[in-house]
Amino acid sequence: MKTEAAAAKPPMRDALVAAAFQLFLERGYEQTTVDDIVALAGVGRRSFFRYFPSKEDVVFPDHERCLADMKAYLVNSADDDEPVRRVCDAARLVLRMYAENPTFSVQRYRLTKKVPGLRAYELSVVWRYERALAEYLRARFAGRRDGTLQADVIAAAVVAAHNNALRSWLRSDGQGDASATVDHALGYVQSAFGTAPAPPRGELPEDVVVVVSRRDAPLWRVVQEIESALGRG
Amino acid sequence: MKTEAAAAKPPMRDALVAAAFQLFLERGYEQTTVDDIVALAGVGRRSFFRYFPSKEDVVFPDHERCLADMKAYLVNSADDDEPVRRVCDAARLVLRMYAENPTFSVQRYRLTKKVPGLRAYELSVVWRYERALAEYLRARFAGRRDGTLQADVIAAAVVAAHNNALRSWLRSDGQGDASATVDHALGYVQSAFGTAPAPPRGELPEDVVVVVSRRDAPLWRVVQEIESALGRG
DNA sequence: ATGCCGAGAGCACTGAGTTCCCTCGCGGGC
DNA sequence: GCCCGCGAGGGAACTCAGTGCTCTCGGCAT
Repeated sequence: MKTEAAAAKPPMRDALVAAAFQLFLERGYEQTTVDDIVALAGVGRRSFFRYFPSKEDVVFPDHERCLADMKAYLVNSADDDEPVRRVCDAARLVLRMYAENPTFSVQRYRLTKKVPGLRAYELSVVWRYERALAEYLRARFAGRRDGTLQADVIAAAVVAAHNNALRSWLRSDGQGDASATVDHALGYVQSAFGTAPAPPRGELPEDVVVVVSRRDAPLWRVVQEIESALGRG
Repeated sequence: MKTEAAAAKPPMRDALVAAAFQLFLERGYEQTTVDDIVALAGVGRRSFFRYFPSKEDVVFPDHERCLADMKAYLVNSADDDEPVRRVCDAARLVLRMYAENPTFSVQRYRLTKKVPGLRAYELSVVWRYERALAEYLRARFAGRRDGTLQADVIAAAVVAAHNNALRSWLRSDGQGDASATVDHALGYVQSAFGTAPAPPRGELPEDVVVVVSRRDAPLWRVVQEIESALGRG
């Protein structure tokens, strides 16, 4: 018995994360060695790498599970629901994970903003989410011309919109409504790429719509006008 | 004098890249140590890190210059040219760099596809391009509602389209027309977000256009129809 | 010549990640 | 009860990337 080492029943993984963040916050990421972390947690060095394949992983302890959740969510999609909406909803799963622990998420955000190595690592994490979304869309767009192109572009746009909203929420220290922010951002992407829920406004003639626009207007403005004309905005 | 060491006049940076790729191709990236590379190049270990901050950097020897070119290109933009078109053109700079050395680019592509560490590093390289594009768009969209959101999403879409086309070209071993592929991919993004060149087709009535569309069609299809109706596609 | 300077060589050190082996506790078969 | 296996953890030793430091050499100006 190491006096106090194996105290926590849940597992020592959590103890390692806690010890790591305590040191990262008071001393900085690069100034903290893995030996420091395991010393504080009272475990052996080898055990750290049992739970985290690298030092960076301890900063993103729950993304592996979240990615698995997202993949499961996409696999369980019905064949008749709108693909773009579906990937937007999948992205909301990630936001939900961040929103579950606001203080932890904000601390991590400050860390990743400062440390270039963590930014790079975060990119590879985000990339895996993006690939999961893109793979789903590629399958759904299998028949289309330029299906993989559209899948990749839409997945990237969804991730970018999600991250834009997420970071703006994180910058505000977790104040404000994260869901609303992300809904708004994803709405922009859906307006550009998706077919929207199309609430049937009965007074429009079915299957036909007429749009009038200045010819030199920027195309995104034209799109906005069309959206409102279609009752999709 | 080390018999044959300091042979190359241009500089030894190129010799290091050549030695590195020779070993990477015949032995694999992870199986090659920095000591192996400098031994083959006949230079001292410390000199390697003079030219390349990390082992990964030797795989992307020209991206630093290319990123600088892109930033310069964006800074030299006129205030009255269309932002989305401008970032698409900036992305083409990257393609041009790849197309200058097709065999090198294909070798590197095979390498990055196999080695997870290199994929991760490539992400951080791509991220810097994306940030450059996004910063430019943020400045151009400064007044707009959701300007930064649109900037981030469009930058991500441009990068995704560019990479989709680039990778398809690389997968074909550098056969085929890289420019045409990338033009097509970027055209899709411009159709979703940009205003197109608008070649004045005189026979349309000025300032007014009429569009007919199925109400449940995906929005991007509506956009395509509008573009062709406007003579912009 | 002398003194400066920049490029490179060599060396020692830190710290991440891995390999291999040891210990301990626990349950299950005999 | 005893032994055996087994899985979780501890810990030494190793490889290798990356950094800091010093020394040297070759040019160049004063």
